[in-house]
Amino acid sequence: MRQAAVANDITELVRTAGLRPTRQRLSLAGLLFSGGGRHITAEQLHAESLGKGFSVSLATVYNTLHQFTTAGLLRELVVDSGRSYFDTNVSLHHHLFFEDSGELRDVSDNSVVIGDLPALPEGASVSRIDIIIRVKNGGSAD
Amino acid sequence: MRQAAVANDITELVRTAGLRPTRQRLSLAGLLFSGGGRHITAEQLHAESLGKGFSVSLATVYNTLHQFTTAGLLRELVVDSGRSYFDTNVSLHHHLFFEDSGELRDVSDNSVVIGDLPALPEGASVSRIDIIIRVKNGGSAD
DNA sequence: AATAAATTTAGAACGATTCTAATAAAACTT
DNA sequence: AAGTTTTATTAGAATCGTTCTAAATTTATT
Repeated sequence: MRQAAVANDITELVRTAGLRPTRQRLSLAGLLFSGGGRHITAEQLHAESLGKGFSVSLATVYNTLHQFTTAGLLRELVVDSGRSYFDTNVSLHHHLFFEDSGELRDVSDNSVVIGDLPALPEGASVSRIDIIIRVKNGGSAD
Repeated sequence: MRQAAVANDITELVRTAGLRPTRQRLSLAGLLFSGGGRHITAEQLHAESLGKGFSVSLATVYNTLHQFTTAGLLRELVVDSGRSYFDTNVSLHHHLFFEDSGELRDVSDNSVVIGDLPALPEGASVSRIDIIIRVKNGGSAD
């Protein structure tokens, strides 16, 4: 029973995040975490869910994305003002952003070296370093 | 005649950008470019302008910021989804973003080294690399 | 099963931004 | 400098992504 095993994994994932495994959260988690890495917006996920016959309200999609983010299952990306992307890859890495298509692609952390940081105010600490390489012309091509 | 000289510089700046030196554009450009580097939102600039007695509509502030950006006089920063900042420093550099206060501070480009980039699709080229160092706790302190 | 606690929902509300179409100002012509 | 054309400004409506609200539903606990 392959499917059941996957379903159980997803249920565990949601539970471990401290959230009740509701039908909505399970189907959203399934869409998010059953493939490879994904970069997706709330609207996109909502449309995808409805398209596959899992009815969910947009409000729940937003709630769920934020809960998963708080639980460390997702990372929120700011690449585009007025639109939030969520990344299913929460390990240390950066992004290539195709301005024409809006596509995002992961870039390994090894590709980048941060040298001396400016002195931070007392008590301040770096919470994250975001690097976005913006590319023009050419999108999904390879 | 110091003031007149500055006013002429601003007029020239606006003209060079290919824009008519209207009262609104001149006062906004004065606010933006007469001090040191600034990181400002449309709403902030609008409030500042009204506060100094230069009446402008919010629509014009948005139009002007975009025109200046297109002309290369400003650089748009995406640090916060749902809010655009504009940077009067268009030279190559990066940013420190204080999550608590929303303050932005410049970071010299020397502090950072980008190693090997992933291969880009044919015809694609890097238009910009944005690096944002997000800091928590501590803001305007020094 | 009954009760309590958490979740989902539709739709209203929101804040930032863009659009619209009407008015005003700037640049050109004469 | 008056008239004409082009460009800019404006108030307010419209739009977009997102959050809020309060009621209805589901899940967990007793």
